Amino acid sequence: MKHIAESTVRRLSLYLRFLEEYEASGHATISSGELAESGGTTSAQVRKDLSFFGSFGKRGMGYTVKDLSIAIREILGLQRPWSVIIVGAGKIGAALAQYRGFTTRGFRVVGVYDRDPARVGTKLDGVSVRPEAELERDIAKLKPEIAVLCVPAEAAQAIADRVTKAGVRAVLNFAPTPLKVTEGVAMRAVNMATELEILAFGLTNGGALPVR
Amino acid sequence: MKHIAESTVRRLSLYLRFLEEYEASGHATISSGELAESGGTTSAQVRKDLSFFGSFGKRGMGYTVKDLSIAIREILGLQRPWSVIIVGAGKIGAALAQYRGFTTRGFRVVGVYDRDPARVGTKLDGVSVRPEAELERDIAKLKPEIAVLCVPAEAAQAIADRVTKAGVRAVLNFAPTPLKVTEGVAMRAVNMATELEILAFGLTNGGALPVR
DNA sequence: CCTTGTGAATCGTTTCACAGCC
DNA sequence: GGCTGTGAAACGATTCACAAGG
Repeated sequence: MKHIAESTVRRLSLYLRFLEEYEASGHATISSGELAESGGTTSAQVRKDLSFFGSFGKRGMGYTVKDLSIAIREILGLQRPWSVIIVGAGKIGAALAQYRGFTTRGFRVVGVYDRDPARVGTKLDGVSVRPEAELERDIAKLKPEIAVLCVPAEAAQAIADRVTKAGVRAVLNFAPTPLKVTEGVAMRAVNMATELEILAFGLTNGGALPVR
Repeated sequence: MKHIAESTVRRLSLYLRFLEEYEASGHATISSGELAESGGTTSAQVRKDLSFFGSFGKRGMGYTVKDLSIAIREILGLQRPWSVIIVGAGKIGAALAQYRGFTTRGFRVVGVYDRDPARVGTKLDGVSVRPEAELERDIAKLKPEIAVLCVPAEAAQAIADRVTKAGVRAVLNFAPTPLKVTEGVAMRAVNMATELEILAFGLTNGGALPVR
């Protein structure tokens, strides 16, 4: 398969969200232009993004909202549910464990882990926090595909090593430190402080950073 | 001023974090190669990133860790503190209000707002939650530069409109919906579900997405 | 000799523009 | 007539490669 840009995948995710709303509000078809406006991009961009995966529209008509939703869900791999574990049940880990936006999209939180005995045993939205020592055993049993790391920076690399060694093939890192993972493991990082720093740069150097 | 790519700014933020650690561990100088390794990039990339803003190194020697830290802090606009308000004191808003990573970087949370009376008055790390109705009045008084939105998707655009109209010039959006802001307002979005979906795509289409 | 700083080359993404089809 | 799908052109970011300087 061809290489797909991350920016393309990110936009597909946005398109899908808009299509779901659009379908709920009773529309049956949509044009690339309407879809573009929803995601702050251009109609050509929308068509190009989709063209990597096939042709889903009808010339002169646009796209069938329902069919396109299904197609994008398939492209993103969302026809099936994904199992997620969260490591680190501090403020952010706990917030994510209870975040509705995950579950509604087919991501099931099947385990939450912490090394602090005071947190072990507490319940977060139906899932109880388990000791970090059980990680390997649980991964072997539950086979989660994705691990979300919400541990302190110092602990993050060690946890990433442990979960990937135990078979997890995708990591979402909220710890404010870059992680190295072995070839073949998908990795993404969300760094809240960096996001604020990019905004600070934008405010300081008015206009140097193209505003989205 | 020249246009600076967002990716450059993001890397500068990473370099700075590493430089701070590196300085703390007693090193006085660093080469572009060492800095590159820390951030998962190349020495040429590091030098190019810095070259947009000046020349900070000595040929044959590398960079003075302390001087480069100061230079990057200045580039990012971190010599001065920034005031931040958080709108929405649900799970994620509350977690961010108490997140140490913000305060240690010079971002001061000066206000937290919620429309739910049950949450108003509760204390989050020393800042008490105030009613959303007070937003405009407080912004006029406290002059926060940045607003972090942790409200539900349906409410996000209205809050963005209110805070920008009241004078906030940068918005960090955690609500899972794209926002339109007026020209001249810096905007960034963090969408947790999208991040998981990018990972799901990576897992589904093994290798199509270049793994970072 | 080592490492920076930077023009030039390469690579990748977005935009353009239009042929093809409903 | 209107809108998609897509090569080609334009643009932007990264990598290369080397001259310059400690």
